[in-house]
This record gives sequence, structure tokens and C-alpha cells, in this order.
Amino acid sequence: MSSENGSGSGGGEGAPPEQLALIRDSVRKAKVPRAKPRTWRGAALAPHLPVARVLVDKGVLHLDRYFDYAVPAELDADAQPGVRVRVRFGAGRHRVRDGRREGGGLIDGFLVERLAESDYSGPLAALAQVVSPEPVLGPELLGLARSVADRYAGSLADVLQLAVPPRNARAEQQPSPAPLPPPQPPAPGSWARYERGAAFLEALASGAAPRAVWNALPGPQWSEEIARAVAATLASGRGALVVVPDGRAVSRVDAALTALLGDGRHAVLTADAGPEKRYREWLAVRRGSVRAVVGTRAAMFAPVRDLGLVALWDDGDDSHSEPHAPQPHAREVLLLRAAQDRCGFLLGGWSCTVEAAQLVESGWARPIVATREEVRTAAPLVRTVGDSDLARDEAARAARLPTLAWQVAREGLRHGPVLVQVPRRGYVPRMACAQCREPARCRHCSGPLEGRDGGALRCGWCGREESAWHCPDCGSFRLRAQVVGARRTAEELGRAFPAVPVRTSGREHVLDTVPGAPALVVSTPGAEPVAEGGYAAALLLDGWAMVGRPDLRAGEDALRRWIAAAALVRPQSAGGTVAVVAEATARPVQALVRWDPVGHAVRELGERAELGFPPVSRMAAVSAPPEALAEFLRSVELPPEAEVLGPVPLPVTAPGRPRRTGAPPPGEQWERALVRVPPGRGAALAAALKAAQAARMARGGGNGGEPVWVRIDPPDIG
DNA sequence: AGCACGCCGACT
DNA sequence: GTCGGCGTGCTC
Repeated sequence: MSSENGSGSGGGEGAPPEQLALIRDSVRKAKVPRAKPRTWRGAALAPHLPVARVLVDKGVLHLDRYFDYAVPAELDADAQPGVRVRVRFGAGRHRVRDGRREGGGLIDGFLVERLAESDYSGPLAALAQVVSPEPVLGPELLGLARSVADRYAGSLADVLQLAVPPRNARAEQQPSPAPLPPPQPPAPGSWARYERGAAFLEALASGAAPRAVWNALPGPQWSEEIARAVAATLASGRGALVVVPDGRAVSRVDAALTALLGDGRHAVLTADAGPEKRYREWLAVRRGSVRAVVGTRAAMFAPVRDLGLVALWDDGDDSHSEPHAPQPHAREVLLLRAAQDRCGFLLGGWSCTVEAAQLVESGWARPIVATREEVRTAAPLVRTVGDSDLARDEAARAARLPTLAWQVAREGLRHGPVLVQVPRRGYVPRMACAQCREPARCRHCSGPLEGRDGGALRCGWCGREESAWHCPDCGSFRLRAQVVGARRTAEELGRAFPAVPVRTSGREHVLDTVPGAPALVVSTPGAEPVAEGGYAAALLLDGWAMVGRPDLRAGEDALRRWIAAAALVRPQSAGGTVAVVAEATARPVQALVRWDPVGHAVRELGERAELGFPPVSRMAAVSAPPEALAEFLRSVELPPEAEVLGPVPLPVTAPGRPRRTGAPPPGEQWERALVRVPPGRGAALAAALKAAQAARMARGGGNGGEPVWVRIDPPDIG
């Protein structure tokens, strides 16, 4: 992987020219290059290492460096590297009152290092306070945060905000329990189903650092398999970290770890535990009393001691992408950790992302796959069905069920629960042309037209009514519901199968498990409950809507969601059947039928390489009002290989809609440019964008000027 | 972001 | 003279 240089304060070598000029200037001004710490009224200093290097906790990019403070004698003992401190920070001449320097406000920071002398020429202000003697920021975590900040053109302080939970005094006062001794290495268990599975566990248990991309067989064993990998790592005397997409997956791995290792050897880090509990668990990890961690994306930074394994489940799930600046992805953070800590790496899922395929292709990781024989034994039978041939049965017709789907459901319901996956939630359907399926758009603002029960068409953005719609593409006058929400699908299916209970699982109401009795379980992707004994069948409806999204990842995403549902169905040998309503010739549909997500990802990867798309090349998105964007692009000193695509106008945010970071404020016309660099130049691209952004902010572009959003690895490239 | 410094015009 | 407009630059 690309190794980024993480030189601590305000980098020297490799800095762009204008930064070097700044550095030269400040050196010229510095008359005393290495000053003994002087404070304003010579308060008593710590006798040894009287200088504290502090990371000031402000996310602003041009402050992304360390500041030196004097350590007063009375704080000497507590002011150790890694502790939280408070310092005065502010511009201008400070007033001196009672022999203490004041001015600026008190702000939080982390003490990074104690030094004998400072390379700052002016007089040092003193540390105002050591918040607590608990060292929370060790050198490994600091190094990781530095790498992540560099990788994502963000500031160290922003990353630390994600990595170190807020302090909680009560949690800090409680001592953490004594660590348990390492367990015995586990038996391979169901890892034996994979060609290199047992060898992977043995390598971990022996203290080695194997790296693998693991295509998991369908079914519920994955959590136990992850637990065994953790146990093997613990047996070697090292720690392990597991990151999964959501709370339900955390509970599964948690249960598997408890079953294998008992209590007390692992911690659970999730966002929905309260702040005190969360900090207590985090501290137990940081203090070394717990050696293994499972959690959701925030756990990717968990300060596990002597890390032997990082594991990530289902990296295609977009909840692995952190929404807060600088929006790092758990997979990339764990890759940086594996490189930095030289630890084992396990990237697993039922499906396979293009990024995972690339790790194998580049030789960085080795594949762990089952034989075709094992796949055939574990996977359900998949049948495709076009949606033109609607069932003759009246009720099934109303529910938009093609004949084959209806038959699969009816047959499945004789043996157990049947899962019905519908692409999107919500009751109000979006409308599309019945003939060519072009989405129906408002002729005034291009917003989506929505149908109300029996009422007129209405624009979802501007609210105007549309009474005489016809398709601008093919001229048809007929509309159909583009996607029907889970609730309405449930109602329609309830009428089609009157004797069968219907349950729904979606965003607001996620079911964890359902019993093995016959029932229809309607679910949106990602919310599928696990059925006891597996589903007898699954229907994957409205497949065309999943495949047809105008997104680079549409195919991969559709396949991942279908496989996630189909993996909960009984194997073919036990009668498990999946009917997918989609064009049978589409590539992801064929990959589902053959149950070959890895082959699909490899082919996608080849295409991305040809087209120069990520992850083969690296991209960044810059979005801003047109003039600000043009100005930014003029000022940024991109690496010579960089290629700027666009700018193109961004869709206007609809009034009253939630605005995502980097999206224009409602009603404003912004533009977006994509910047692309070839493999290996990602670090240079990030550094250039960061420098330009920092220069902008220092010039006051932050307050008076227009905002400019920079995002590395933008998730939504048309 | 704040906040102080300083350079320049207007006013008691 | 000196008050205060805001443009500019720095924060250990």
C-alpha cells in the first residue's frame, strides 16, 4: 500500500513551493533558533523536559501542526505524553495579569511529547491545565491519525475527534479489570470449508501477520469464523480488532466471541452505548485489560494493544464510510493500520467489492475462497424472471408478481418463511415512464414526480402539480410506480397470500430474527432478519431499479444486496430457492445465478482500470460555488499527472431536504470538479489539495469567502 | 475563528 | 492630536 510520510509538525521536505517560502520566512525571522523556554513572568518550570509539544484541538487546516508550551513545575508529574491538556490559544499580544499570560481562550489539546527545548523562538505560554493524567493518545494512535489525516487531506485534530472519545470522569476513575491470560488456539471449525482457511488461523496463532480477502460462504457461520480468527490472534499473545457495519452484526460477533472465549476477553464498542459506558470500554482497551474489540466504524481507531489482526466484515456496506470530516472509510483506515502495525488483515464478506479484488490482484492480500463444490452445497438455487410476464392470479398481479416469483413464494411458504426484498422504503412511489422507464421529472425544476393515492402527480421538490405528463424520451403517456415501498408491497402481498402472516423490516423497524414458521418477511436491503433454520425462499423484487442506478457502483451494489438476502436462504439441497426479478442478461444478475461475486468484482476492476476509474486511479471531488471553485483550481499545485474532470453543475438541493456534507445549500447552484491521479500518486494529490485548502483558510477564505469542499474517494461518481 | 495591530481619514 | 474605520496576519 502507499506509505504516506507522517512527519509531525508543519512538514519540510516534499512541501509545495509556497509553503517552503513561508517556512524560509519564519526561519529568517527567528533570531534564536533553539530557545530555552522563557515564560512571561518566569514562573517555575519543570526541572526536566520543560517543553510540552501540544496538538491544539482545532480542526482548521492551517493550524494542523504542533505548538510548544512551557511545563510549570506543579504540572510536571501529570503532564506526560498522551494526556489531555488545556492551553491558552489566541492571537495578538497578550495581557499579563498576576504574572500570568492571558488572552485567547482556553482550548483543549493533547500533549504529544516532552522536550528539553523548543524550536520556537518566542516566549512560550505555560500549559494552563492537565485535564487528567490518563494518557489517551499513544504513539500508535497518533501515527495512525496522522496517516488518516494525510490520506484524506484532513486535519489531525479532525481525525482525533473521531478516534478519541470524549472524556468521562466517572469512567476514568474506575480501575479496569486485570487482563486474562491468552486462550488456547481454537480449532479451525468451519474454516475447514475454505482452501486456505485453517492455514490462515494457524498463521495468526503462531504470531505471523497473514493478509487475506475472504469470500464467505452463505449462511450464518461467518460470525463464528471471525471469532475463531480473533481467538487465534489472542492465542499468540496479541490483540485483535473487528469492525462490522451495524449493531446487529456486532451482537452476532459478540455472541460468537462469548461462546468461544467466555466473558472478559473482548470489548464491544458501538455508538449507541451511552458516553460513560463507551468511554469505560474504550479505556479498558487502551489500558490493555481487554485485548480484543468488536464494534461499528468508530471502533476502527480502537487503541488495541500490540495489534495482531484487523478484520472488516462487508466492506461494501456504506455505513463503513464515516460521515464526519475527513470522511475516512473503515477499510482504508484498517489498511493503514495493517501497514503501520504490521499486523494480520482479514477483509470478509459474502460478496466482494472492487477494492477487495484489487487487494488480491495487487498481491497485497491472498484470497480465501471455498471450492465450487462447497459453494454449490451452501448456496440456494437462483432463478431469474423478467417482470413482463405477470402472474395470472388476480391478487398476485396486483402485487406486481411475475408468475415464477409467485410460484416460488407459494412453494416456499409450504416449508418456512419467505423473504421479500424491495429496494427502497417509503410509501409514496416515485414515477417513471411505463415504456422506457426514464424517471418522470418535473418540467419546471426537474424534481422527481410523485404519485399520491388516486390523486394528481406532484413534484417532490417544488410541489407543482403535473396534469398532462408525457415522456420526453419516448413520448409515452403511461406512468408506473418506479419503486414501491416495503409497506405497500407488504399490503399487496398480504392480499395475494391471505392465509400467511406478513411482517416488515425496514429502517425504522428492523427485525433481528424471525421464527422458522411460514411467513412473508418484507424487508429493505440491509434490514433483512435472520430466519431460524434459514428462509425457504426469497424474492428479490424491482431488480431493474437496483441495477439501473446512475452510479459507478450500481452493479456491485445490487449484487451485494441480493447476495446478502440470498445468503439467508437455505441451501439448494434443502430446497432453498431465490427468484430475482431482473433482466437475466445483466452482469450482476448472472453473477448472482452463478454465485460468483469474486469473478464479478474482478471484471469490474478490469473495466475500472481501463477507464481510469477508482480504485485503480485515485479521485478527489472539489465542490463549491463556480467562482470559488475556479479560484481553488487555479491556486492548487496539483501533481503533474493529475487530470481535472469538469467542473460540472451539481444538482440543486431541494428545499427542505436533508443536506449532505459537500452538497450546496438549498437553491444554490454549485459546481463539482473531479481530480484524478494514477495509482501511487494518491498521497501527492491529497497533500496538494490540503495545502491549497490551508492557504485559502489562512487568507480568510473560511469566514468571508465561499466554502470549498474537498473529498477524497467521493462515493458517488456518476 | 477570533483578535490585536496599524494605516488612514474625520472630528473635538 | 486622537478616535475608530476595517484590512491583514498570527495564534507556542
